[in-house]
Amino acid sequence: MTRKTFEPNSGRAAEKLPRPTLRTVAQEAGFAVTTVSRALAGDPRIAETTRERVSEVARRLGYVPNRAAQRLRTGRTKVISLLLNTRHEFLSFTSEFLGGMSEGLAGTGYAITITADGLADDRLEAIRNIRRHSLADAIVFTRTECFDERVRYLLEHNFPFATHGRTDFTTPHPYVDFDNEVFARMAVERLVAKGRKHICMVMPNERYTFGQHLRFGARQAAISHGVQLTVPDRVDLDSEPDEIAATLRSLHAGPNAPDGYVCVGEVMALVTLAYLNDIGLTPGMEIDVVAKRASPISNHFRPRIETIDEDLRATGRAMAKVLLARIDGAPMEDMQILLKPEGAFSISD
Amino acid sequence: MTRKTFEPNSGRAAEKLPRPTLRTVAQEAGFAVTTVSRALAGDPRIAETTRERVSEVARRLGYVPNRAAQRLRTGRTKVISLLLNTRHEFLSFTSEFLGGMSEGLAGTGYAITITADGLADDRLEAIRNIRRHSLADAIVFTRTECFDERVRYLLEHNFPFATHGRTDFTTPHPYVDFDNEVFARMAVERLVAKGRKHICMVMPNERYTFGQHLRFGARQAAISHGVQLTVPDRVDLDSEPDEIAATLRSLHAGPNAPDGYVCVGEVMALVTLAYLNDIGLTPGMEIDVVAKRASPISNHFRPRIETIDEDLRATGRAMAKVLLARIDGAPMEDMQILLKPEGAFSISD
DNA sequence: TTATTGTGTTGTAACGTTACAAAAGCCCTG
DNA sequence: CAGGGCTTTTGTAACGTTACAACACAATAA
Repeated sequence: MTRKTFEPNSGRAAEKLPRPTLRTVAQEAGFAVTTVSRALAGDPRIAETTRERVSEVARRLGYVPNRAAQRLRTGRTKVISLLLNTRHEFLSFTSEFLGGMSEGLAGTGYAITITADGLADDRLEAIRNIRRHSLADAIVFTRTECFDERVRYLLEHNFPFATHGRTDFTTPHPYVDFDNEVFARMAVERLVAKGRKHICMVMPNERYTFGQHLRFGARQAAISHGVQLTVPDRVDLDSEPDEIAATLRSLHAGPNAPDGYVCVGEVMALVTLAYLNDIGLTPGMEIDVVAKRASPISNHFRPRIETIDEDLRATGRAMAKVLLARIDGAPMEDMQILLKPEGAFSISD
Repeated sequence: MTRKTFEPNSGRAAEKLPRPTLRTVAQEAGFAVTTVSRALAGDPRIAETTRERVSEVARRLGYVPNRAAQRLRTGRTKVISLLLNTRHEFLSFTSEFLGGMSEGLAGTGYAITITADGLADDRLEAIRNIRRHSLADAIVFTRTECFDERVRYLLEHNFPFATHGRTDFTTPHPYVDFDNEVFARMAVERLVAKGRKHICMVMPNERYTFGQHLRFGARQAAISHGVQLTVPDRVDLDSEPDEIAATLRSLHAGPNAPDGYVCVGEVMALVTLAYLNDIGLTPGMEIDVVAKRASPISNHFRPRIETIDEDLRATGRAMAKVLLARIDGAPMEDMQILLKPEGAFSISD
């Protein structure tokens, strides 16, 4: 490899090669612009021979449709907007979920744009902006609440969307969710199987629907197995790790300390492990920990803990599917996906 | 809170309220369309009184410019495309970097689209596609290599871009980078200060420019302090955690084992800690570990380790600045930013 | 033969914006 | 008061696509 110097073209803008348009192709192929447009769009009114001829010419000239023109004419953006809270997110969440959505949208011509929320006070602001400026054909967001105002707004305005997580609205809407109720039940049962009597579930407060599901599942399992369940309610999705640690500390100060912990995310698992380490308790010894695993990194938490998988990449793929279905006007049952935890995962190593 | 049912509008597409256009505003304000366009764009040729009048009417009617039309007419997309490797990325990288870029682009009207690469064999494929379809005004990517083919391609085609990390090309180009050479030097010196004699730096192989910088800085510090330095060369950015662990294991099998570890990322820190735990070594006792910290979660790694900060959010903000400068045709010195590690961070708790 | 249907294809008119050349005023100077 | 220079405004023509109505032309039916 040798060093090499480039001569950037004069002018600062991107090089504008005069790209072929529909007109160019039409002239070259000897058809009208409309015909070419239809031929390339697969319109059934166009004769097969014509379509072949047109496609051949288009390919030869390197024709690429102009997205801006299509967008102006049709009103469709071919963009899906993902509202992301980049400030407090599960460790691998953004990366995995985004990767899954990309996979799911590959080949459809849809692009994903990121809209960082969580900064503005008004949670609807970002969504209103997208609608006002027609920035996307559909919206996705996470951290769904039971009576989420964003869902309300989007339903009212009939704007396509899908949520990560369910709501309690009676009007159905597209979503992809993980069955956190089952997860919580499984997690508690694992701890019970290890003989634990007092289980603490470290999880976000019940504002979020999935928080409700977690509580319900855990409570159910705790009751049916006759064990105690403690759920600190001061922990939130936006809690800094230090706050979570502080909550755990205050909890443990009481007379009967928990001997089993369920962690519903990687951050919470790490924080819990750090806390337990700090007070001299070791998972597998005096206590046990079961955590949700969302990426391979959980395998390297020490001391080792048991995990139950949530496949965020699959969630992203499902989300893409749901969104495309919504845009195409598919029936509701194709747009509501509930992913189940696949089962236990003991550490391989 | 009570349950509520919504009546979605008939039809499945988003509600299309007939939005005011420039013509509407022009008629209402009593000016020509061109005048209105210029007034709203802040063109100096328009009289101040006219501008006020037009703005008032536009606001009253709720005028919003049509992005697709602007894009078609001007050729500018108002989109910046971020190439992301979603499969193997540092723990907090995606989230933090993306958040920073969002902050930096807030209010500029620019949107960020995500293009997941790392799946295709052809690393240029994604970039070519963006150029071909005019999907963005500028491109950003990470994992920059010394003679990165993407940089070569974009320079040759004079397409605006900025890299996370530098290259060795003699032709200058916009970038934002962290001074990994200084980081490595600092990290080694911290270990030396603790009396460590044989330092192992767990880092990606030297294909990446920042890998070179890390090696250089570490080697420099090791030589000047007369300590041994080992850098496993089988570890890559794409290595699964298990592979990294395997490399560490093979390294330690030799006669003189390292007594100090430098970890250049959160994943590597976690894996290293897990490995050390598994072989019964404790940081702070027989050995020491210094790691790069990219998010608050590093505070909760146990055993506690020393960290040196890389502010990925600031990196994202700087990236936004650089890209906007590039699009505006600013001079090169405004488009090359090297962020320095701020100094040591001892664990607060 | 003439009307009827159907199959392909065509021309024109938008979509909403900005670039460009031209013009309308206005003020000043000679 | 004609002419030149300035400021401000205007009309027209794109940008590249798709929707729509219309049109050929053949095949079929009356």
